[in-house]
Amino acid sequence: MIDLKALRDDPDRARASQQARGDDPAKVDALLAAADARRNAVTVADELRAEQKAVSSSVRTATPEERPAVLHRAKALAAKVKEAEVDQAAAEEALRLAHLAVPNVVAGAPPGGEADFVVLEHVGEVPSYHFEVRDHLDIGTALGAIDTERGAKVSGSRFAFLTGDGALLELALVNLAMASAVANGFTPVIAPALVRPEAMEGTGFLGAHAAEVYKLEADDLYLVGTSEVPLAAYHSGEILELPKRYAGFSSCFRREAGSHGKDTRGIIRVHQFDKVEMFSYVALADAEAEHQRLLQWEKDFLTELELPFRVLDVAAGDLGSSAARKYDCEAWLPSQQRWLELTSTSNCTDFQARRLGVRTRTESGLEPVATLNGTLCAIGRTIAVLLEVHQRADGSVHVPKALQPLLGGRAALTPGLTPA
RNA sequence: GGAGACGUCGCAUAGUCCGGUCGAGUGCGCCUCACUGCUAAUGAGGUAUGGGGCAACCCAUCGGAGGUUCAAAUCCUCUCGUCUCCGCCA
Repeated sequence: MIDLKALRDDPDRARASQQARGDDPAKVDALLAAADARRNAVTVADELRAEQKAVSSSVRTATPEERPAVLHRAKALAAKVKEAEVDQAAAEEALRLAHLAVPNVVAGAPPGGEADFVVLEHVGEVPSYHFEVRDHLDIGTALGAIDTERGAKVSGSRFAFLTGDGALLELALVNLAMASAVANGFTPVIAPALVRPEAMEGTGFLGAHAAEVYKLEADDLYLVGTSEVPLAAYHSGEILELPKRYAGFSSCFRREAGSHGKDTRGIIRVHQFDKVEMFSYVALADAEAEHQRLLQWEKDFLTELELPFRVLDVAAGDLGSSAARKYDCEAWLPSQQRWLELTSTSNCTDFQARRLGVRTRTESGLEPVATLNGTLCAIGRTIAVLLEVHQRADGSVHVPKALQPLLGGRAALTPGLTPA
């Protein structure tokens, strides 16, 4: 939810933001109108309530002769109050809907859509191979690390088993990610993957992306697509000391509803994967600096994995509704000769915090905090990229130095070492 | 899954049986002032959140949603959560 006070002061900024996102600027004016309507409805109801209170309390002090007349007046007023409260509730609901329809105000993101990102930098050399490169599924199958056929047999398309070194690689990556998060001051968290509707709604995932989300109808619970959801809801309704940083590990579930035919091979786009996610609660004034820190920690991690990548400043039209700005890190995927998103960090400013009621004490009272999230390691994709980038002509895969201690000191993964 | 207890202003609690004087007492914590050469101790005052108003002040909120009533923290219904006991289980 955007700040209504700020909106009233400078509606043009919000209109321009809508323009940049390719969204309708008229929503901003609808929101302003709804806010005014609500204010009027509340004023009317407040005045009636005050009058009713006065009359009501005079009932008990009235003499027996006055009593019937006073009661009659009180009853009439009670009916009017009820009417006014119905109007107020309607105005509040209308405001809520108008409010939900307006995404966060973008801050510095390039205008335009998905293709209009700006490349901020390249890190590492795009590798070249003197042999025919294989994709991660071929490599993983040969290593006995990835089994998508049985994944499909057991669970359907876009599911996979990680087996042998694949499973060990996942655990190694989780451990490395958690260790580096702890070293950077994060509190490690194992988060629930099932959440109530409020948590889902509060983080903005039931808006445009509702079709992406798995829902358990029988229990009115949702499967999270990222631990951003439980980590953001973790402190909902609370007053916090800042900053707070959490590194959450959880499974992530995505329906991939609109992605038929896209990335169908291997484990680049699956319905279930595990992820270590960073989540920060900081003062609003510190949000941009924190965003840079999150990006830096992501870059450090990819560098530790010896992966070449580029950093994107994502365009306004490609931001989530909660985000004011977003940076993606894309690693090089040799088999497809293209860049693949491995991490993404968003500055949600106070947008999520307003919805979730997360505040902090300042000299001028309680104020919403800023929330930011960033991928530290999306395990499945990272495994896919690692296998491809570090493949060798003999079918073995180089293990980055940072991971070696976590894989029994091995410098390479070799076919045949683990049972198929 | 069965039985019971509970959910009140940062924390702990009173108030709920018998509706109005309860937006709400007390203790702790915190803030201000006084006093003591520092600290501690003591005394006085202040200290929930949101909305509206220049202000005095007004309105809403006692887990949530409904209902009864002129009037609800208080009565009724549903719901969510927590705890205890029993059963079951990784």
